[in-house]
Amino acid sequence: MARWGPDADNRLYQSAMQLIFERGYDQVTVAEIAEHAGLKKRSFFRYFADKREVLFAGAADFEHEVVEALKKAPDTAKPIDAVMAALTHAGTILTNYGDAARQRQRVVTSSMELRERELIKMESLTVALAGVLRDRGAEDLSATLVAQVGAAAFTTAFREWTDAPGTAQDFAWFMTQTRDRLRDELG
Amino acid sequence: MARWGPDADNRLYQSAMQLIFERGYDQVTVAEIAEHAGLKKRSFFRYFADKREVLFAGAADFEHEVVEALKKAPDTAKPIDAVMAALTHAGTILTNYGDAARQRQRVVTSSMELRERELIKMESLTVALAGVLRDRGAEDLSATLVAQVGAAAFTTAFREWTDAPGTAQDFAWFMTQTRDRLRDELG
DNA sequence: GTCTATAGTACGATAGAC
DNA sequence: GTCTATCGTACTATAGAC
Repeated sequence: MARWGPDADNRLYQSAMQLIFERGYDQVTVAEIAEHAGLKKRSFFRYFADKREVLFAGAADFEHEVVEALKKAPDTAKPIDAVMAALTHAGTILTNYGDAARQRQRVVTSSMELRERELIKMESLTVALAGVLRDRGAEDLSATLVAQVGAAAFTTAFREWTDAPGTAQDFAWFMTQTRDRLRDELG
Repeated sequence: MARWGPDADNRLYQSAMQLIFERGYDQVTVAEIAEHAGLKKRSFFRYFADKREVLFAGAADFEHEVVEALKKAPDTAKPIDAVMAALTHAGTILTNYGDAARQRQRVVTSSMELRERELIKMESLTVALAGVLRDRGAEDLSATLVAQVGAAAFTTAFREWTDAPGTAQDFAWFMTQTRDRLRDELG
């Protein structure tokens, strides 16, 4: 409809994914990503605060999904179980993208800079989860710890899922495995 | 005496600390840090791979300390206890710097870029710890999880310590508190 | 020690959609 | 006309190359 192609941000994401997958993150310039998407460098920065952010367009949605799921958890649930359930819910949505999610993860893992950004996104999520736990009455130290352990479990389960392409198991199964292992090691 | 002042790397660290504390990380240029330390910009990059690294000069030593401590842990110790003990050991050395350590942490926390770097240093440590645990016979999933939970506990305990200046408690006490809380929440 | 490429910013200009 | 997406240019700083 518009004279300018729609979904400029999505085009930038697709272009970045393709070029970085082919050449590597630091062998691709912002100008190239923009041109590939039919835009100029200047416009790239209208959509993303910096070069890395284009790979984390969905991070805010993911965090929102987890936080809302946690808010809806029954008051009777133990904090760690509520957090694990919320992460399982959002992780299931994420992993339903299948190979697209795995490919993106491979791109992120391939670059130091992108892994740094991923880690701070997870920290942001952790802070948000701890906040919800405090609202539910948890003490500050407990809330922080449970949120961090949950995040660690998610990260580990997600890596297991990523490394098992074509598996018959869904993401929830990986989370359950991880939860059981946590109990073994920390009980 | 050397022709050039000794401890160039330490002078750069001190200069960076002071200038960033006064003005903020992104209001200080590498050239300014170098000049303040009596060097040129070019020399800064001889000592540090990038601008952020100057604040993480001790990270490799810290990781080494933790890893060696874990290697010396008795075979009978549970993985999580061995990891917590190793982190308590190295954390005690770190926190013995007192306010200098707190000040550095305040500087790191003040900048997004520096926090990103800190997170990936912790991840590096986590990977190293998981490796030692595997050498001790732990399964891959367990090793990764225990290392990550240990790192989360350390991070939390260290923040508690940082936020309690002038406390009578040493770092080991904060780690014990954290370990107990972990047991409560995950048992 | 000098030179260059790229990231990212500042401010502005243009032009299509309505 | 207004609104908003796009682009132009010049600039600083990081970082790597030569």
